[in-house]
Amino acid sequence: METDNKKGHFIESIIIKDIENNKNKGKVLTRFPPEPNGYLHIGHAKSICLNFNMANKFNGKCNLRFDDSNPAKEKQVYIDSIKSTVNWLGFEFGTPLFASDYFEKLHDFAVELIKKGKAYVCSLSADDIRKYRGTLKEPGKDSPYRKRSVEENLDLFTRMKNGEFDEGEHILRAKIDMKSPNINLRDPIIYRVKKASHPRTHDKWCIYPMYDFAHCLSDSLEGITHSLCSLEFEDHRPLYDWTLDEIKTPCHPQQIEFARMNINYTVLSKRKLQRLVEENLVQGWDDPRLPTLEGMKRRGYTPESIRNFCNTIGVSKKESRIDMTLLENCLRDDLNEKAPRVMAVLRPLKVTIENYPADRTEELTAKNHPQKEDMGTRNITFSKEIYVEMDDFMEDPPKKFFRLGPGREVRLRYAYLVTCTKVIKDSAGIIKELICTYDPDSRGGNAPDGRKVKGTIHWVNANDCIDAKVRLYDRLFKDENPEQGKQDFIENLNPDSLTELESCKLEKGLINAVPGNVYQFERLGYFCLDSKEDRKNNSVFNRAVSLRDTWAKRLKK
RNA sequence: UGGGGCGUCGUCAAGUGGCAAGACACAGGGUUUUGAUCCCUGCAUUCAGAGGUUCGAAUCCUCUCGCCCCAGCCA
Repeated sequence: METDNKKGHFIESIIIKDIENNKNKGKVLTRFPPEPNGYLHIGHAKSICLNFNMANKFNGKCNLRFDDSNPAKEKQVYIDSIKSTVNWLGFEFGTPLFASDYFEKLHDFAVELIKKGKAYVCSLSADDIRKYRGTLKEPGKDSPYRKRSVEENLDLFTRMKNGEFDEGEHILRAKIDMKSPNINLRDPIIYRVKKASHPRTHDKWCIYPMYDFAHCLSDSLEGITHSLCSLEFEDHRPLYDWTLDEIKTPCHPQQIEFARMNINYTVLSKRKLQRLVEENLVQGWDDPRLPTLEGMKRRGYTPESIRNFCNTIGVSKKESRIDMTLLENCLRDDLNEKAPRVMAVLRPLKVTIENYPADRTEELTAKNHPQKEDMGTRNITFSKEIYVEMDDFMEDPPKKFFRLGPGREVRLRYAYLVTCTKVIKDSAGIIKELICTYDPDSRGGNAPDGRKVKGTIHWVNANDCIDAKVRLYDRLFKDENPEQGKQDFIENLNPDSLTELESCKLEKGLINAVPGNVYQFERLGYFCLDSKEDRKNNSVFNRAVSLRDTWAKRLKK
């Protein structure tokens, strides 16, 4: 079940108070404002859930607004991907909105500011602008162009718009305070010339607004009540407020900042994810090892599990590093409820049942879920030759090993009790096959004499199982915090993050698997058919997450 | 003595002057034809530290310490 953070977090408290005070006439309108310059990752999911949840909880709405004010970096493919990912996560946003839809209005607002004497065209070079800005500890100096007349500014800005100048020749700046201790207030640039084609407005414009100018005004134009963003924009809030105070706007949304999340053993910055992709350290943006939402989807993560994760971690202003295990656990919780159980052998070891008739194949009934009757049953076949998991046999097992060993008896799930009588090895001493006997009276898994058999192992019928490739994923980085220290985070990559197994044996019903369906391979974990691989030759299954394994944990100690 | 933030269990996180929720992790135990699931039980005399106010402080005040962000014509 989806947990609802009952207690509420500080943003929710603010919203509740605002509603009580009838601020914004008690309305709530939020927005998720991605820049279409990359793919969404789990960090974005936190923001998406926050914004949509707040809107939904208080009968409001959440807009999906693309913050597309920098044509140099933005692409239509990202717009498409982001839209479908937000939908996949389970949120309705109606018609997507774009900051670029407001370019005309934004331009007019800039003119308004110029006329008011609160913005000017500056013709300093990029280099000089940096020099005049001062440093963190020293105040900046006024630009020599700061005192240009309104008329001259208007003329220059128009000519910037008309394409008369090259990039960098002139820019439009807000006239605030070059001596402000807050660098964002030292006459921030609000418009620049950029002769790039925009994915949506194409070549209509050659000047584009900067984030600080476009964002607050877009919020206001949409009637946003609560503008939620991450902590690094805290310093920008005075500028957000200044702009909305100086310009005649429909409303003045409240910017509230919250902390981004970090997850251990992975990275969550667009730049770093991009490097992994570009340097071919992973296989694309939807590599199942990546924390991108497309990667997670391909791996087998469900939208519910991700939403649940976001609701579980909470919202605060403290920087956090969340355990990967929490994410995995949210997935297990969800999949445990809905994944049908099935049997598959990843590292096959052939077993011949010596006292079972060679010409016989029988059908047995298996439950699709041990606790949920309504998920039904299925028939599985059993015959003289089967495969079991290599890991489920030990030649010299310790006492507590409840699996196969010479002379030991185990239960084949839903089938029979079998006892290992012989181990066949090749000349190199590698175990090739097991010979077992079965108890014909134990059909279904229990002996009439009531003897207790502790171990139950999974198996697959050799003569009708299907072959498949299975990919096991482990954490992408060796270190809990890959970005820590001086060394490049790439050095921290886990060389064993991907294990590919060939010739795995699956029960034959899996031939009907559809990409996106997640199954529990009993005793192993949750797996889904890969959505990208060609099914013709060989199926490829991805392991979304393993089952909790207290036995493996015990072995480590 | 540039500015802005943040410090509550291993990890998240409630708590807003009345005697430290919850989740994950961890440790025990029970059920179990998945060493899964499920179910019990335990797990911060203490809230970065030190002073102070108060009958009473994680919550208020003072100082100290630690961590994060800001000098893109990126968002």
